[in-house]
Amino acid sequence: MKNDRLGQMTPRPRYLQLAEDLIGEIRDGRLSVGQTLPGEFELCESYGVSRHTVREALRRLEELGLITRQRGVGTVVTASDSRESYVQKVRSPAQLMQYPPESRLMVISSGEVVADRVTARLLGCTSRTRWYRIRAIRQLRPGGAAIAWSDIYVLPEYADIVAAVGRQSTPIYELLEQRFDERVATVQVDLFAGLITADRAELLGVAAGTPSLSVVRRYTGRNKRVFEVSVSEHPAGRYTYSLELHRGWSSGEGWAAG
Amino acid sequence: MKNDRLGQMTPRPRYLQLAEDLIGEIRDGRLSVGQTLPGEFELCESYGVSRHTVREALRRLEELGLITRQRGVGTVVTASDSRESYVQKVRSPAQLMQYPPESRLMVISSGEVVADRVTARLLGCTSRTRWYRIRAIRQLRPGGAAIAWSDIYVLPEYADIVAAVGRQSTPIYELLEQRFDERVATVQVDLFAGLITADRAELLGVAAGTPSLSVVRRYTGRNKRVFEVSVSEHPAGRYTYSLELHRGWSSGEGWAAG
DNA sequence: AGTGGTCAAATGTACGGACAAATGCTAAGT
DNA sequence: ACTTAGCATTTGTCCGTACATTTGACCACT
Repeated sequence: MKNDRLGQMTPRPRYLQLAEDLIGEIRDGRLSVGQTLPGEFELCESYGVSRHTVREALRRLEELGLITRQRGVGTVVTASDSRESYVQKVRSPAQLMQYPPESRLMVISSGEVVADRVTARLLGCTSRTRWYRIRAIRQLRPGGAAIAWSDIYVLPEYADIVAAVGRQSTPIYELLEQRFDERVATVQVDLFAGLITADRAELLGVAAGTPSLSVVRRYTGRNKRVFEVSVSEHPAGRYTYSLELHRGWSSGEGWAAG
Repeated sequence: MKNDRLGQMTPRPRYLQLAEDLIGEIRDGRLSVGQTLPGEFELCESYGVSRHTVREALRRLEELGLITRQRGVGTVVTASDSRESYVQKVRSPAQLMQYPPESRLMVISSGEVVADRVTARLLGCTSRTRWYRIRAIRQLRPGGAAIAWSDIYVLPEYADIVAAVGRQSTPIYELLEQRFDERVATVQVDLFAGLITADRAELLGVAAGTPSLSVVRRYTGRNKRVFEVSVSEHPAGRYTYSLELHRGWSSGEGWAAG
């Protein structure tokens, strides 16, 4: 199984291809949980890449929580990722603010709206506030199952940002930071139970009334003005938000993510 | 090897020393938010290390959310640490519990169980593992509406803990730490969508099939052994899990969860 | 004045090599 | 039988080099 499909044709970095290959093997069960992976040098040989590339790929799998590595022992599979559901792991402070990386947004519609009472309550703003709303679905692969319906509200003066959405996997708040000189000061993340309404069910490919995980992220700028709020609905079974906290042992007290 | 600034004596890896150096400079304000860091090659020169080491250090800062890097542009400071204030504010996972202090657990039943395949998957253990399970509901006031159904799994040898549950509002993991000399090393919190099954609906006072927020907390001890897992179901509308993160500027710096 | 091309600078990817440190096993020694 | 020393294996750290890709700025040309 030498896998020559790490060809040159794609512009995709080799370490990413290798990582996806390995993830696929774990998902398919060719590499099962508890099993020890081939050593790094062995992987170099069988995939025809340098050790640097192998280690970069393994680092990725480690960040995803799929493997653990131990010096002198080896690399062991610790979790299997199921194909249709996505687990967002938060293991470092930087990941707390983000949407799932390497997933793509597909814009469905966009336009200016005025917040009614229900929406205002959801967004944490006053009624009749004007927002520019971008409706979109988020999927892991183009054409794959959607893992979320997202309504992204940004200030009306930032409406132009919609042109850049979906083209890259860059988070919206980062685009706003770059293009409009915003600076994220605080992020508030709320998670609660909800359900998929009929108008969204079809695009998500689930039955209306399916339970969902609602995630609201509010991004506040330096002047304490909320400049972006995203409301995401994740159908049951397709998404898990996973937070991992470690007790700092060197500093004694305290907890930290990552 | 020149290596003047980063001493050679310490067994600490150089990239970590460099990372801590840079974190210190950011915290002290010698590198302020918005400022562009010296290029990688420049850092190589001034610290007398290879580019690989520099990049390894920068990667660490990136994971902490302190910097963002962009090809063709450079590395920009996006936050002034950090860990100090973060660990200061999240002194215990009590904040992660997020239950009002006055809420109480009411034990419904308890006994030893053997994990079947579904349960094992949920708890993150192997099949046929033995657990002592405490079923309970959590309510804000005695006789008030329940905000959660909780299945709390502890190691069989800790079964006695059930006597103390519900008498105080102390979290279970804290009771275990006190009575059985456990020490929580890491906590993993998973959140996903679920629904209330018929057998639980009545006690919770909602209709069967009501959407719910499922929260699984896994407490791992020093020896990497999971000694408690709690599975909670929160009916829609009664509970919101909220995280707030601050990105330090001049006041209220650091990251905080709360 | 605008447009487009070129170039330098910066990070990203990828190759190579070498040694260090941790682990588990085996064999020698008591 | 037990302990200890040594060895092979595996991941971690670190160095060097080269080229790719992206970006922004400068400059020549229309």
